[in-house]
Amino acid sequence: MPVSDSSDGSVWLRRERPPRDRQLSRGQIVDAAVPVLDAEGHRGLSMRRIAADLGVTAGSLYWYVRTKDDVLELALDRVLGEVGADPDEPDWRLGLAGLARNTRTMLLRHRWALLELTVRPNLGPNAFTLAETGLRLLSRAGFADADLDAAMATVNDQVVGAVIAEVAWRDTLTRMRRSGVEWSEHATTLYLRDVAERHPLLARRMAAAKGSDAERDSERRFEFALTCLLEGLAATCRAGADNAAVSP
Amino acid sequence: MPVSDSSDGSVWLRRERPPRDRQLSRGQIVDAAVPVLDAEGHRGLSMRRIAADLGVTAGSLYWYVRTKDDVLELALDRVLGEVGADPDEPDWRLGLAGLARNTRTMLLRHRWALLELTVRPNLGPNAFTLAETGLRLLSRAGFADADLDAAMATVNDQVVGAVIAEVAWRDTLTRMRRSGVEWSEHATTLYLRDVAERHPLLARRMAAAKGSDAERDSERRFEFALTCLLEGLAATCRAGADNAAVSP
DNA sequence: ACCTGAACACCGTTCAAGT
DNA sequence: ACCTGAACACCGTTCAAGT
Repeated sequence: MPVSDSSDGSVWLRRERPPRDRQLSRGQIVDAAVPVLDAEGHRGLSMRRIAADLGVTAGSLYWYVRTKDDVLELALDRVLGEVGADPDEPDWRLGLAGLARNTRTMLLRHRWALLELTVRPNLGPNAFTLAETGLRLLSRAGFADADLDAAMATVNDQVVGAVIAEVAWRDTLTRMRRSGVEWSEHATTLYLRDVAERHPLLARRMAAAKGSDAERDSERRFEFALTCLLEGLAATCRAGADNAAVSP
Repeated sequence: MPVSDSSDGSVWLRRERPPRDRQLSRGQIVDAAVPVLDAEGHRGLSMRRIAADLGVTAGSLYWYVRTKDDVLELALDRVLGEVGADPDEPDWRLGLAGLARNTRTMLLRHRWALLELTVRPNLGPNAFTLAETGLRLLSRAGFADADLDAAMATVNDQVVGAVIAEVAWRDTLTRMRRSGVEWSEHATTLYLRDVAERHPLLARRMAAAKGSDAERDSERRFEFALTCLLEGLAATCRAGADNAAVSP
């Protein structure tokens, strides 16, 4: 997972050329890339494909962008713009929960964005706006300085981690359905029976998962994690406030 | 990120061939793959490279494995075996914290494993053992049924999310150092000044991050998240117990 | 049964040459 | 200044042919 490597740094630090005889723009490149990513994932996106959709040759894209990675970085910020959040929500827990839920639904719409989100720090304008919103809500909760950072990171990491797991699981299910795999096949049954003997708790949970609706389960889990985390954050910042009040 | 697609399912369900004139084994293939992944990441690993290191041709690997993805799946379970954890630790919070910390250090040793971990559900033997350990600790905490699943997922997702962010950040820093980028360059300064104006909280946090040790910060954040989460879990399962005691 | 060697159908990126 | 067209140096995977 390489990222731009030269000394002029991230895409965001290199202004787009002033238009002259241009037929293209970074915006148009992203316009072409996002639908392909949504429909076919990273696998479906090639520089040749983008170029073809725009009616040019692959080489010409490199006039606007230095690597394919730049395209993905731009595409990520584009979809981050779809996440709505209210920085002025008076109840910080409601505000953060909303931010988390909106992020989740955006990521389910643009699954490819998960990888981009996790591969490099995010320096696009929409990423910054979202970060500021989160920080605002958490600072209203009472966090400051290093704890403010840590709290923000904790929420982000939980959302990203949860959606990654959810998407991986959903993809596997659809792949299995498409290729007609059955859990009841011989080798599978033997393997799982073996597993069950050594891992009783796991076996019970797998059995329970079989009958239930995967989509509903993921959503329940996401909400469980969210309330759990907000509860923990509230407790932590109460403790911090108490300590501050007690110590000089 | 495609995974095995045919109807015989995951690698784990296909037994290795009985030896006859074999020069290779899945084990040897993994032996060759892991060091390459550790040293050069996904980018450095090709079927041709593995084959060369084993003194055979690329094509022959396909006798043991159906896709490159199979190799990665096997490699992941190999390194999951390095994570130690005590399922019988009497204090469940200590036990889970230990599991989380050990997972983190393993993932920092084998950064490529993060992507594998997140791309598909994990069906290898070592993955199962770790899952059982986590479930055991959490069931001792008082979780059961769907909440047991949810609690386990929450912890896992937090660890994975946190380490992903940590690795992304570290990689960016080393990349910047290697290519000699300076935050003080002209374009960067302008861009960041612009950001600071619109995002005061973010600007303050970025300024604070500049002077501090990234490695120490990540560890602090990881611990913050961990205590936060365990606190939240404890509260949630107390609440669950209370409800159960009150309602019929 | 296992491995080779060559081929197929792709990649991202570069760069002379055109306009 | 911008774009083309061809090339370079790779990929994963397949498969006849060998042993």
